[in-house]
Amino acid sequence: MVLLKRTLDHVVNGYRSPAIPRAPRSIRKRGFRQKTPENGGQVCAFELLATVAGKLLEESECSSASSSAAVGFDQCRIDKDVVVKKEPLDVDKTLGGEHDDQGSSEGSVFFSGLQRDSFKGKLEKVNEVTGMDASPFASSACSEKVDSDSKLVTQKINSLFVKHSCKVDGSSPKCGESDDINIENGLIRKLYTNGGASGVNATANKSSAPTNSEENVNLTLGRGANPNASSLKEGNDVKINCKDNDEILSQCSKPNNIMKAFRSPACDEDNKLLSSKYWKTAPKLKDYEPSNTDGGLKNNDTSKRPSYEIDRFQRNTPFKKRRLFDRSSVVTYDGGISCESVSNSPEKGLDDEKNASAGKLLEGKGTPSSGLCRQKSCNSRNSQVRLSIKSFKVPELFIEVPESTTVGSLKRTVLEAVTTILGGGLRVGVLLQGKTVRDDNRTLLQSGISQSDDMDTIGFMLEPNNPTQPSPLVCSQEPPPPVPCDSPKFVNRSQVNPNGNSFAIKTPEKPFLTDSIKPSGSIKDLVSYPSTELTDKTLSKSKAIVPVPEESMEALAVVPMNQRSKRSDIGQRRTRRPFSVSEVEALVRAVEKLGTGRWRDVKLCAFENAKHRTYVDLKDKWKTLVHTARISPQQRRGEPVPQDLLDRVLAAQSYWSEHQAKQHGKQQQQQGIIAKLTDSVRP
DNA sequence: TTTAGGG
DNA sequence: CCCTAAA
Repeated sequence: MVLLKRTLDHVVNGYRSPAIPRAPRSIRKRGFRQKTPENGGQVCAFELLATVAGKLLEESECSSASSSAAVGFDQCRIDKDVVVKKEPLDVDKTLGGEHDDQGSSEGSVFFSGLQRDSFKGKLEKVNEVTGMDASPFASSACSEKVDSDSKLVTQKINSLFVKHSCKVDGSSPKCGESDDINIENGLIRKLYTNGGASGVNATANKSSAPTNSEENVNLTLGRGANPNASSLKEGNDVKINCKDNDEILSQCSKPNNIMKAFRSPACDEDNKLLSSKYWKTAPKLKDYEPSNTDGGLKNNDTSKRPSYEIDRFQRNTPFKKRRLFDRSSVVTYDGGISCESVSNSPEKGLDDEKNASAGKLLEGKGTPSSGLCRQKSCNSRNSQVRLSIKSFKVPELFIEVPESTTVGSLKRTVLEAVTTILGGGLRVGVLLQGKTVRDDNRTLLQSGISQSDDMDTIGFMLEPNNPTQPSPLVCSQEPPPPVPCDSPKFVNRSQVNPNGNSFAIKTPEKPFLTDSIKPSGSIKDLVSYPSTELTDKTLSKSKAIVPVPEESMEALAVVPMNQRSKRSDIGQRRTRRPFSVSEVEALVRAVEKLGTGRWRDVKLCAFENAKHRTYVDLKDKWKTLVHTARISPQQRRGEPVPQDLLDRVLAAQSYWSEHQAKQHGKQQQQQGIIAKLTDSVRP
C-alpha cells in the first residue's frame, strides 16, 4: 500500500505539476523574456502557485484526483482519446483502416490481433468516462492537433507505441539490466501475472529515488491488468496491448480514489525541483508561463479535468513546439534514448535505457526516472510527448521482441506498425523537403549533396513533416500522409530517429537498431525515393554516416522550427555549426570577390549547396571573422582560423568598406550620368 | 527577401 | 545564432 501510495503520489504530483511548468520556453522572444534573474523568481512563484494549486486540488475533489491520476491515465488514455476523439462511430474506421491513409494499414496491423468490437467498446467506455476530455486531450496528448482521420490513425499508432513503452519501462526497472527481449515479455507477464502488487513493488524498489511518472504509469497498468487477468490469458500478442489499453482505461476511469489521496509535499518539492531544472534546461517562454500557470491553477482549483484538459488543448500548439524543443534540445531525449538503448541493449540488454537515459538527458543527475516522469507528468504535453518518444523506441522494442519473444504474432504486429509509421513519416519528410527548402529539393534531385549537405538534406526531409499544411505537400508527392500538421512532428520525430538510424544503421555502433530496422526492411523502401541517394552518399562517406544521426536530429528539431516559426511557433535555436576552415576559406574568397554587401550573392556563390548556411549566417560569420582577426590570437576561441585567412579577411574588409562607398558613389554618378544622357537624348 | 546591425 | 528594422 505504501508503495502504491508513493507511486500514486508521484503520479499525482506529476500530473498536477504540469500546470506549473507549462510555460513554454520562448527562446526567441527576448522582449517577452524577462531577464535571467527574474526567471528564477518567476519559477519560484510558479512553483508556489503550483503548490497551492496542488493543495487545492487535493482537497477539492475526486475530480481533481482523476485529473491527477491522469498522468498514467492520460498517457494511456491518449490512445483511446485519439480513437474516440473525433467520432466514436469512426472507431471502426480508424481501427479498421477504412481510411485511405496509410494509417489504415497501420490500424489494421495493430488491431488485427484484437477484436475491434471489444476494443471499440472499450473506447466507447472510455469516452463515457472521460467525457469530452478525450477529444481535446487526445489531440494534445498525441502530439499535436490532429486534424484528419489520418492523423487519428497515426495517433493510434503512437498510442500503441506508447503503451508498449510504458510496459517496457515498468518492466525494465524490474528486469534491471539484462533482459532485452525478455523485458517486454517479462514485463508484461509480470504485470499481468503478478498483478498490480508485484508491479508496484518492482517499481518501488527500483525507484528508491524519486518515482517515475512512467513507473507510475506502469504500475497503473499493472493494476489494471490484474483485474483483467482473464484477458491476459487470452493472448500474449496483440491482446496484451489491447488489454493494457483497456486496463489503462479502466484505471483511468476509476482510480480516483487511489490517486487522490496520495500527494505528498515531498513529492511536490521534487516536482518543483524537477520542473525547475527542466525549465532551466529548456528555454522558457515567459509569455506562456504566466498564462499557463493561471490556467493550470484555475483548472486545478476549479478542478474540472475537462477544463484542464481543454486548457492544455488550447495551449497545445505552443506546447508542442516546446516539446519538440525539449526533445530536440534534449536530443538526447529522443535520439539519445534510442541510441543509448540501442547501444546498450546489446550489452546489458534493455537496461532501463529509457529511464536512465531519459533521466540523464533531462537532468544529468538526480533521479533519472523522476526527471522523465516529471517532464511527462508535469508538462502535460511533455509527458505525452515523452511517451511518444518512447513510441519511437517502440521500434526498438519490437526489434528485440521478435528475437526473444515467443509470440510471433506480436512481433509481426509491432513490426508492421513501426514500418507503417516510419513509412508515413518518411513520406512526410520528403514532402516537407520540397516545401521547406527549395534547395533541399534541388539537392535531392540533383543528388549533388555531399557529406554535410547530405546530412542537411536528410534533415530537411524530416523537416517537411512539420510543414504547415501537410496535406498539400503530401498530395504533391504521395498519397496523403496520415500525419497531421502537428502530429507530424510527433510522427516525424519518431520517424526521424528510425530514419536516422536506418541511415545510421550502417553505423557499427548501433547494431540493435540495425537489426531491428532490418526486419522492417520495407522501411527503407518507403524512405527510399528521396533518401536513396542521400543514403548512398551517407553510406559512402564514413564521416557522413556518423553525423547522420545528429543531422537527422537536427533536422527534426529544425523542422518544427521552420514551419512553426513562421506560423506561430517558437523555433528552436538552430544547432550550432561552427564554420570549418574550408568554409571560412570559401567565404573569404567569395567576399574578396563580391564584397561585403552582397551576402546573398556570396551565399549563392560559395555556399549554394550548404543549405544550413544562410546569407545571414555568412554575414554573421564574416562579422565574427573580422572581429576575430582584430583581436589577439590569445583571445580567439574555437577552431583556430589560419592567420593568412584572417589577414585576408581584414584586407577584404578594409578594401570593401572603402570600395563599397566608392562604388556607391560611382553607381550614383553613373546613374546621374545616365539620367542626364537620357534626358539629353529625349529632347 | 535581403541588408545591416544589435543582442 | 537570433531578431528586426529598413530597404
